[in-house]
Amino acid sequence: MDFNKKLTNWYSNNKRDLPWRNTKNPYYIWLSEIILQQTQVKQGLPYYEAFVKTYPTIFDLANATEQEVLKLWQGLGYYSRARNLHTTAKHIAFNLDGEFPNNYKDLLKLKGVGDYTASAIASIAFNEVAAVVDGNVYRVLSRYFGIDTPINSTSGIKEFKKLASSLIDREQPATFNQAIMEFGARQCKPKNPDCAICPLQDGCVALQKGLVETLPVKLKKTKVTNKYFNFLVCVDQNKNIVLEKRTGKGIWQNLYQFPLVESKRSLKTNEFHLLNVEEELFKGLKFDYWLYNESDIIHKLSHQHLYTKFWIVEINELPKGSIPVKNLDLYPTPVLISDFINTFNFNNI
DNA sequence: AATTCGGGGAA
DNA sequence: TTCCCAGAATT
Repeated sequence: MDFNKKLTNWYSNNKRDLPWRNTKNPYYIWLSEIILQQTQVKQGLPYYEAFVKTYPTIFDLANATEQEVLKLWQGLGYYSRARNLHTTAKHIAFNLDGEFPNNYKDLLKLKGVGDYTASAIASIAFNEVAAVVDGNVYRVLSRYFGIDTPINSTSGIKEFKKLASSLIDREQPATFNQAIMEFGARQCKPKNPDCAICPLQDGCVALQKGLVETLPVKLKKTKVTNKYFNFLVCVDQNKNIVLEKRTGKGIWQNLYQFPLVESKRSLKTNEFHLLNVEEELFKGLKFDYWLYNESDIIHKLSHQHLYTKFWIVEINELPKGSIPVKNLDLYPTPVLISDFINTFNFNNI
């Protein structure tokens, strides 16, 4: 039995029953693929269910506001995916008359859709022979064929795409693509794969040469920078609170947070004045403040470690941009902020 | 070609 | 801890 036959046979016996596998609707396929970018099935599944329920058609998604879409996306991370999702939904609904692009070339033009996602939608929804190369495919192919070209190098990306394209079953591209990804996720796992029960052990170069643990090869890791965040939780006696929208570049674009002042180091309880907010933000208004957490709350992102303090500022007259505390749940916020909101007892104010 | 986008799962 | 996840866009 050859590679394809063993792979698809394994798939038919081991595939998970996932909701996006029970449809050919390109809208649902697209939605699932965007959600699953750099995201494990277990984490993305509840979000997929919520989006399908809230936005049954692409027109429902197109007619939503970005704030609503981001709110439903809250907690999933990589928020440009949600912004691009909404942009593309509007484009398809209003410019393309709701007609979903039905081939790799046109799918690739959509915002938020790159080589992997265009291939996935084209093959799964439209049966086009387009090979997917995701993290799972890199791992399976690098091990089985014993390829040590770094998977995140330009040459590696081309080499694996070419290899996958030469292997894909031209009769069943949808099944082959999903099979090799599922195989990588469940059998040919990153750590401690059970090669003893692997149906592909016969031809696996990495297994013969003892390279299973060293493949695939990936170029270096990114450096992490530390940042020191001071959030100003400004509330008045009527339970109104100041919320601001993050604009510009960087993390959490278009999400909401409490007014933020960065410092060059972690501040102590008696160093509030170093934030220089008396004159700028509060313009001489009278206020009291206290520190919610003496030890930093450390929020870890891929490239940043955020050492965070929440300063509770009780003030009579709020600066611009205040909302009732009870309306906080209407606004999309980073996990760092939503965790605070869910923990802090505003009744103490 | 390298960096920048989150957050959580799994060992 | 560390690595990884059904990657894409930007620099």
